[in-house]
Amino acid sequence: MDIFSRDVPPTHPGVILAEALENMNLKIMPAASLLGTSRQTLHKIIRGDAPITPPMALKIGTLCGNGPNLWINMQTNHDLWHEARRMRREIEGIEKAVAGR
Amino acid sequence: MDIFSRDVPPTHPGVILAEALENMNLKIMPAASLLGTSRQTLHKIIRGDAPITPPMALKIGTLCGNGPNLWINMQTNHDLWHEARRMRREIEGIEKAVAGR
DNA sequence: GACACTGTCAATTATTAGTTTACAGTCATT
DNA sequence: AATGACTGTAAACTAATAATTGACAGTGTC
Repeated sequence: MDIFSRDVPPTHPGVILAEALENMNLKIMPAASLLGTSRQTLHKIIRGDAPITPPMALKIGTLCGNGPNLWINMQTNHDLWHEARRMRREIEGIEKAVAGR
Repeated sequence: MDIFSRDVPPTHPGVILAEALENMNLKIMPAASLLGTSRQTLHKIIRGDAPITPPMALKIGTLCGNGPNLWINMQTNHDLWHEARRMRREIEGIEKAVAGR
């Protein structure tokens, strides 16, 4: 059962990030300045209103000490799940076209 | 040894995609129309001059029958490697700031 | 009451994914 | 040798969006 057949979207990375910062006793503002970004941008990420981009994944992965892949993967799973919904019909179209190639 | 300490960039997804299409006996033009994109965009992806975005990963993953993750992961590894280069000093700065805290 | 931080919004800028149009080239078949 | 299908590449454009900055109303605490 892959993530795309789930009804429920994968937890977005912001929730996990909030946890991680909590565990490091880091508030948003000092965390943002460590990351070299604005507190607003960091806040949006935590809210799930901004994506974790490659540069952000590298910074957050360094700050939290677990590397960028964890963060970028959470983001892409999130993106793919939502995109798969939006593109459902289009994807079905490709499936059919491939079947009868 | 993670991919970021390598001197050599990870193979870009376009090369693999070209192989995959070859194995399916699909030329660029018919492949593009199956994917619902322009032949130029597909060509850029194969050349490595355009990224595999989430929508593209879903389409290509459906066409090739192996799902989107393979393709999106190749893309993010590629992106992260190059981004890590560009951000080397910035990342080192975060490392130091985290160490002394 | 001052101070540090939070939540949120609006305006702006810079970047970029993808389309379309265009042109020169390859390769096969008739 | 001409036609037709596909390739490689480039420029111009549009639409979307990542990230910044400035602003303002909060909360909590020393």
